[in-house]
Amino acid sequence: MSKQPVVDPDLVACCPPIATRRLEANQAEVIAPMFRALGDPVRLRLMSMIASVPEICVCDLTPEFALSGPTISHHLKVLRDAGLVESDRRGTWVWYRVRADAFRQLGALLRVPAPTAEASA
Amino acid sequence: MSKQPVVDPDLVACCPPIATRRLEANQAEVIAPMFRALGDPVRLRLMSMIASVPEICVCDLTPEFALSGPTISHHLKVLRDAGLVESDRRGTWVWYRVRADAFRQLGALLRVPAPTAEASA
DNA sequence: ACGCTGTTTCGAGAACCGTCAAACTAGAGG
DNA sequence: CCTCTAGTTTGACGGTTCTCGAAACAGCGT
Repeated sequence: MSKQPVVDPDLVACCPPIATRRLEANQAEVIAPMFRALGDPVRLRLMSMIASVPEICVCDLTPEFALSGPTISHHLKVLRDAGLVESDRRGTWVWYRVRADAFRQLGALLRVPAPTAEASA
Repeated sequence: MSKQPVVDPDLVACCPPIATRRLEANQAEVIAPMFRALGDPVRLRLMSMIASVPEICVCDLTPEFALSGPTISHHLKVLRDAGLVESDRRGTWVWYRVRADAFRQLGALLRVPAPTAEASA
């Protein structure tokens, strides 16, 4: 719980948008797991549900899916390991919230620097 | 070649940032494959190389990796099927370029609507 | 202390993914 | 027509991921 993310957000923070210049191989190794974490429909919805509110209880996440508790827990762990969310237990329940810095950086990576005026036919 | 993407960009275009409100299940099914396509270090670098220039030849992509030609071709196909890039053959060579609309929409999904003033401890 | 509820961890099976070599297609140039 | 180069497709192998039930763990209430 509340364990440190496997991915170091600082290594991401140093990267300009990927459309600006070629991503280095080692940067790609760090960033790709974050995108992969969002690359599952269940996790993408979980991320959306968590990011839409200041924080949310697992007990409010699980019923939204036709999946077992352990499966939801697994997906939450993937998001945690990717450094996208963090959690802490308060009494009986565990609350999740987004790691705003990491989430914002991930979005920054996809920014389009210039309108790229090549009016593709 | 130049085949239509499996993912319909219009279905993505209608989605606000995922931190704005809960993503619908069917929207997540459409969007997740795009993030998954970026969730591999090789594909993320390929995407970066393609997005950094107006267009680029496969013959300029392959030598940058310690991977076989077929493997690069496979990863390019994943990016194509995700609707993130498109390609066309001109003579001997095949040129790839980013689908700017889809790429921009994907970035928009990760935008943070409000500063989320919960000063994380 | 005991049981009850919520959550995570463990173990296993099925499906999926990344990689390569080999075979195939597309075009250029004799 | 033949051959050469550039890319893609096919088929296969090994590793990873998704899912579940069972079990373990963490607090609360009695």
